[in-house]
Amino acid sequence: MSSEMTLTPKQKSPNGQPCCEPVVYPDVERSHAERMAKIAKALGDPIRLTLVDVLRKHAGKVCVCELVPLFDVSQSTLSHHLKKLRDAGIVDSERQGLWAYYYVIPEELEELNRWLG
Amino acid sequence: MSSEMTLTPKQKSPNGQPCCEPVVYPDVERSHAERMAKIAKALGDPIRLTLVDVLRKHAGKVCVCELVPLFDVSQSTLSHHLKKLRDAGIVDSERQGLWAYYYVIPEELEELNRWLG
DNA sequence: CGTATCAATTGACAAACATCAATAGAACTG
DNA sequence: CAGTTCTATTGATGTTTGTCAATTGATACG
Repeated sequence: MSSEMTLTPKQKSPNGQPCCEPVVYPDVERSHAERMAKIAKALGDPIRLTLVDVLRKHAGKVCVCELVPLFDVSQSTLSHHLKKLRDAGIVDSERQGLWAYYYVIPEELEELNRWLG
Repeated sequence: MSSEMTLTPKQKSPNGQPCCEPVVYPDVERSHAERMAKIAKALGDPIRLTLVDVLRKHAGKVCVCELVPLFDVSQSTLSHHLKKLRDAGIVDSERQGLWAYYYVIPEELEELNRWLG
């Protein structure tokens, strides 16, 4: 799994054998990659990415009723996006009477952040 | 677009008027969010994320023929994933004779990286 | 030229996704 | 209790996605 392998630039070889041995291997564990891909996928929609942005800027929790009017989609669509973010573990919510408050779980973004950095 | 607004925790109010004014606004520009979401979406698959990982660890360029055997998918599927990464602007490729060499464009990950950080 | 090799494209298909309208559920108000 | 308000779920629909097998295109070898 070393990432310091010399890359042999192909020159030629087609003589019956297939082209080449893989001389380069992934550096991330499979499960690690899957977790990060899941996070990235959840962020892979402009609405969801903006939602996370809004929530992150508020250390506290934000009421859904404040989030809905920020976007040009129906309330049910926004609820669906919030659910996706919850399923990915990026955010969580808390009910208070009639209202639902959402907040980011910053640690969940850490892994992807470190990898990207 | 300020991100320093006090969040008034709802207490009550249902008396005919809707719940609340949005007191919180996105901090990212719309186009900014769209660009980043596009990158995130491209990274939102374990195979593609691992591909980017492999390519990043090599400052140089990596031959497709070395990438294919790293994954349990067909050559055409891998080619399809590489195309997605190219379409997102994360990687580019260069043809040399029979072979195609892929490499990461690190600047393209910068924006998302900064936002995440 | 004929054949072998690597990569990209095409076509097909099931699964997942984004969206909305409508409905259901929960909790408060009067 | 009856009505209202906010949120989540359901059902429906059209789009996108991930995958493979098969084909095409380009290039090299003999």
